[in-house]
Amino acid sequence: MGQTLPDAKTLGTKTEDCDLLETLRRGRPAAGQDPVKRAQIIEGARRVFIDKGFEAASMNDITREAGVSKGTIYVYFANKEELFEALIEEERGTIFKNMYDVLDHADDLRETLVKFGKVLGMKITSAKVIQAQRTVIGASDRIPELGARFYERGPKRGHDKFVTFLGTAIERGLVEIEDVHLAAYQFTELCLAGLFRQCIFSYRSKAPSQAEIEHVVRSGVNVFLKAYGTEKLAAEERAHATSA
Amino acid sequence: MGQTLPDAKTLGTKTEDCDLLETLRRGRPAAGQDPVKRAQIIEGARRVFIDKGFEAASMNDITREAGVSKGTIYVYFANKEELFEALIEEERGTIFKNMYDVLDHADDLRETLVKFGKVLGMKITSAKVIQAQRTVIGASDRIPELGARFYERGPKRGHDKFVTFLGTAIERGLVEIEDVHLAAYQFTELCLAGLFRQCIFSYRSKAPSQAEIEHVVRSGVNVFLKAYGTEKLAAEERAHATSA
Amino acid sequence: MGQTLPDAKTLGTKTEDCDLLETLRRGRPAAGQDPVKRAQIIEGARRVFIDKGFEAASMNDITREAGVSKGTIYVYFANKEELFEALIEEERGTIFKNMYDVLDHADDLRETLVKFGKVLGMKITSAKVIQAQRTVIGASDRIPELGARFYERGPKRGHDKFVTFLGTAIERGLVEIEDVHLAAYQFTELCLAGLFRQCIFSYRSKAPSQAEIEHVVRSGVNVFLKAYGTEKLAAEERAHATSA
Amino acid sequence: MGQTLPDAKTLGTKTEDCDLLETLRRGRPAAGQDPVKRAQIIEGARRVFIDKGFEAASMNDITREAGVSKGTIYVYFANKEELFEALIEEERGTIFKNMYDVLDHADDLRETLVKFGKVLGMKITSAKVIQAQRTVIGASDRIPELGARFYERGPKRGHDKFVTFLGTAIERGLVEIEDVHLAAYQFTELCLAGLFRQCIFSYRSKAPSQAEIEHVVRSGVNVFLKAYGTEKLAAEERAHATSA
DNA sequence: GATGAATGAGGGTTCATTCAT
DNA sequence: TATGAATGAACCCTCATTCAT
Repeated sequence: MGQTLPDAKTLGTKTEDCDLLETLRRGRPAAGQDPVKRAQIIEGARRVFIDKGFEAASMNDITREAGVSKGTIYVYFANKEELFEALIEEERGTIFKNMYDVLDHADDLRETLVKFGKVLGMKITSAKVIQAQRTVIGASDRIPELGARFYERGPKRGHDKFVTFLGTAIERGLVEIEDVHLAAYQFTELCLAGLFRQCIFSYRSKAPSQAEIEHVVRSGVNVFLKAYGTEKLAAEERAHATSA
Repeated sequence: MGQTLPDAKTLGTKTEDCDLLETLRRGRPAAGQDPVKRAQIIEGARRVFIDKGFEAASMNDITREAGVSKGTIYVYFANKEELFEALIEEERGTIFKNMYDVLDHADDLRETLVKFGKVLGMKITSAKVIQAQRTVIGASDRIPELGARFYERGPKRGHDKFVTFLGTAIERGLVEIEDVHLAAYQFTELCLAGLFRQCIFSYRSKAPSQAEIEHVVRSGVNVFLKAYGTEKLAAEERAHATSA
Repeated sequence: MGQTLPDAKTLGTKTEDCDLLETLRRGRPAAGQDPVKRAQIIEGARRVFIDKGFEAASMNDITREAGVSKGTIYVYFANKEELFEALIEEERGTIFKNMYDVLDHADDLRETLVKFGKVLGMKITSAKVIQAQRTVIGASDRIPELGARFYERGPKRGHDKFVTFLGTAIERGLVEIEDVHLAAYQFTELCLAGLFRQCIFSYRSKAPSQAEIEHVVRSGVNVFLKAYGTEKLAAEERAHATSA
Repeated sequence: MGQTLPDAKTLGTKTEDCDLLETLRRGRPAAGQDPVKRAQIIEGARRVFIDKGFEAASMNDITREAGVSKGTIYVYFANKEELFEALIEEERGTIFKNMYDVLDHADDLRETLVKFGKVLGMKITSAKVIQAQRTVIGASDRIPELGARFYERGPKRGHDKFVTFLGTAIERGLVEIEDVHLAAYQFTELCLAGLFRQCIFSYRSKAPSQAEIEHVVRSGVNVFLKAYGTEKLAAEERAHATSA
């Protein structure tokens, strides 16, 4: 693309001025290489893209929001689309960060599932995340890899972690599952039952309340464990209930 | 121009159908009243909007695709948004038409659920419908009522029909459900477990196979009935299995 | 121009229907020849053009206002511009009609001048007429003949009549004028002093009141007669004042 | 493109003028701040607007005539209307600049009035100014404030100056006037008697000759002074005539 | 002869991208 | 390197004019 690479000649002639800047910035990064500036741009892009969607967002808005010049953006990102993709990549990281921590400290299965389901439900249906997903989905027709990559590195990874978690539960004899992947999907869907679709289609204009999510999740965990829980799990739960 | 006008010769050979068409097109239709032209425009709009999304679609594209002039479109639809909404309304009608018929002829509960789940799964994950949903979702940021209306008149109505169906199953003593609405959502999600999200994010580039859907649906029905099925249902199924 | 001439063949085949129409309209006028329809179109055009100006007026508006079809208008007038010109021609006739009658029944010179000045002032500064003049002036750059013809057949003719009137006053020895044409112009301007310009530039948003016009006219007549009135006139006026 | 940028070579040879230009263009001007470019746009707009009127002028025409891109115009002016208003403001300034200077160096009343009348007549009936006035008048239907502002800051200010001038003449006992404002209007009209209307309606295709204007003005001054001049003025003029 | 649905060039305006400074 | 003024293609929409009915 039309990126302007560092002009060697120009740099060469300004050695005396360069030193000062070099000193200040401990080595000036090559064009499009400064991670601080990059982050700054992405941050501006986030505010604008998430707020307005891909098409309605203007590069001028992003310029203003990011506090950098138009030209600079085009040094770091070849065009609007690439900037958007970079943002989505970042966004994905933020959304799914720490989402699965609760699975690491598992003891009581039912309560772990509930905790996990609640985190999942809160995250996925939060206004911010719904909007991001809408933006990605809306762009997925024109840039299918974008949605694919988002899914793969986001929901897919979480899914895999949850599959692993279910594996240990199976090993512990608490659940009996033939198709673990399918069961993992089923659990996820049960935790979002009715909510995700309503949010994404903006049938709901606000995110569901914590109470509502808890209600859905508890019911979902019930269904899941009635379907997949073993007698051993039931026994343990009876024991636990008695001792309490 | 590329207009597809009723072929006079063909019409002449089908005298029995002619009456209907004559009624529709008796003389020249009033401005914005010709259903043939309207359909033609909607069809062009479908191709462009579904392919590119609301914002990226241009009225010029639609003009070209529909084979009518710009001005004509604006006689039939006040502006781009109204054309889009009309299209979405049509799409919704097409998508959800007949989708719930299987619930009317219910006898064996499990098989009815499987049949329904399969229809649901096939429809919702079909390439065409996924694309339409993406378009609606993508536009939902700028036109929230659009997504809301789509959901309300589409998935919502289906959901209500299914709730009614579950009601009769409860009356027949085959299932025992506290929160019928939630259970209905759960069933729907179970039938699409893993599939819908993968399709909508274009992680899958093609619709799932019939076999895959059947697998998911059968498992979903199992989970659902293990959670909500009564002893009476189990007895009936045992009896049925023996007699077979 | 694309005018559709009467189609002989078609007419020939409908002789039986034609008779009825023929009877009703006592001979159907040739295309573009029916003066009633022409007047109807002009009337519609007047309402729209005067209200919105040339450019902002749409042929659809005129169609609606006139109660005739688009095609018909184009049979009577080759295009928007010609229709506009025809309208202006008509308008001119209406505006200046009867404006000079007061000059025919002259006895007392001063009072005749006042009467005439008042009629002139009222007409020329009336909202309707100001708007018409604005429209003509605005179009005069693009269609200079339009303004020229308007002036020639309107103000110019009035001017000539007034020149004749002044001629008789001269003959009667009441005024003494070297350049009668110039004096006529001067009188006209005096009667509109300050008013016309303010109206035409919409510095005044409403037409001046009758009182204001009378004030201006009386002062104007004073100036005019001080400049051009003879001793004889003064004597007559003194006599008249005494007898009253 | 056809942009007329300051010619670097030429600038280099004129070191004494350079300072001014440097001040104007020191470094690259901010968006919409370059007075050279602004002037360039206004100049293009002048040609197109004055030639075609507000409505008929297209931004494309102006773009072409000004030699700048469409986008640039919209950096300097928010929309067509603002550009037009800016142009009219400029025109007004140019037209009325220095028009009333002659009133400041008044000695002989009659000759001052004649001089002033001539300047007035020449200006107001010049082809350029007539066209500008036509443009303003034509637009006054749709943008009444435009015409109002033009009148207020142009003719109105001149009128006020002339009223002041008449005031001193009254103080000097040379004229006796009841309604000074009205008298001022009368004088202006007398100086343009017959000319303004004929020009503005393009009944005259060319501006009146200097001789014609002088004739009209001298007659107008005569009428004015016969109506308002005092015995003192007459005496002074007799004295002056004798001494000459 | 009359109709008005259809046409499509052209309207004003926006904005992703470039490139001189 | 960074800047942001300038570009011009493309946007949605209007409307004078045509021509099949």
